[in-house]
Amino acid sequence: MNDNLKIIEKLRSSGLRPTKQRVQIAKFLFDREKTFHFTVEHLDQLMNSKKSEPKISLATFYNTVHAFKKAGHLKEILTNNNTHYFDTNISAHHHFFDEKNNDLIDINSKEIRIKGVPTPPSGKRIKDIDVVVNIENDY
Amino acid sequence: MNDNLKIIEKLRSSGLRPTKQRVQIAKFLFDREKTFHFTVEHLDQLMNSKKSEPKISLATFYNTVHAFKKAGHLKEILTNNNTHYFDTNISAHHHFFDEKNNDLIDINSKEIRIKGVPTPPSGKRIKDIDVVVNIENDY
DNA sequence: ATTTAGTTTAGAACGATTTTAAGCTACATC
DNA sequence: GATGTAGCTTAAAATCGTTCTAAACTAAAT
Repeated sequence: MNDNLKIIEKLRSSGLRPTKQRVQIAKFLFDREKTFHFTVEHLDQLMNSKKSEPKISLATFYNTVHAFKKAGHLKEILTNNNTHYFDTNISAHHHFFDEKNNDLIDINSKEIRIKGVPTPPSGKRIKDIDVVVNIENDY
Repeated sequence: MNDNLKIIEKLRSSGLRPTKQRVQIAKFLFDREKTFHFTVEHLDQLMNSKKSEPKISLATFYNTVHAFKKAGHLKEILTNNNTHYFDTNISAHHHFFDEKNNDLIDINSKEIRIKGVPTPPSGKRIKDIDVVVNIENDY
């Protein structure tokens, strides 16, 4: 359970009490090779389908995902449908979005360069830049 | 009422019957100098506060805004909050978004250039690209 | 004038998210 | 270890924005 210790430390160092639910969710989200795109509902279904453990309530998934986002462990992704996606890849990067299939694909940060962003209004500074490349079927 | 004729023609040529409600909404949206950023709720409040005319129902605002978007007279803007914004500026352009004040500012299309967008997955092509420059207080 | 397909409407329904309030738990303090 | 407390989790209710429903209305074709 060395893994657990790492995760507990990760949570604690971002001011989050390492509760049973948070540790479970964090392990599920962050113990993987590839980045993971998900919605809260999706996460709930995936984690609650294994009937071994007692269920985590939907409200807790909402709370936890938002807490993780606030702590910088998750990124929220903009898309032009009603769905809120989250991304375990928190490095600056962008996405292809296929609206027809609700499919998100990472674009490596280094590949895209944005030039000519005007200076923001006075008193403001740029926090970050979201780029969504909408794709459609090439018929 | 020359204005009305223009608007009626605009509607008709995009396959939309020029009903009383649509003409009123189109005049409100498109008869202005500057581009206009709004949500459906916002539009409803603005237009229904003038008590002169009989009220247009909220469902009609939803129907009409979506019909206008489909016809290419409005653009939908992505932002990282829960709100769906529409924009009367349909030319390719991007936005500053100030999350704290829910404030959107147009960025001229010509200013921003995006380089290094990878080729989309096979069978897909790029439809358009959305760029949101999130800004925050510079303290 | 008649017909019909498209539109508007109020209200109901819906789905995603948040709130509520009660019970539980991590953990600091004795 | 026992106790207190602030923070967390929970199921259920509430809320919010949006869509659906089905009945009444209207633009426009015949």
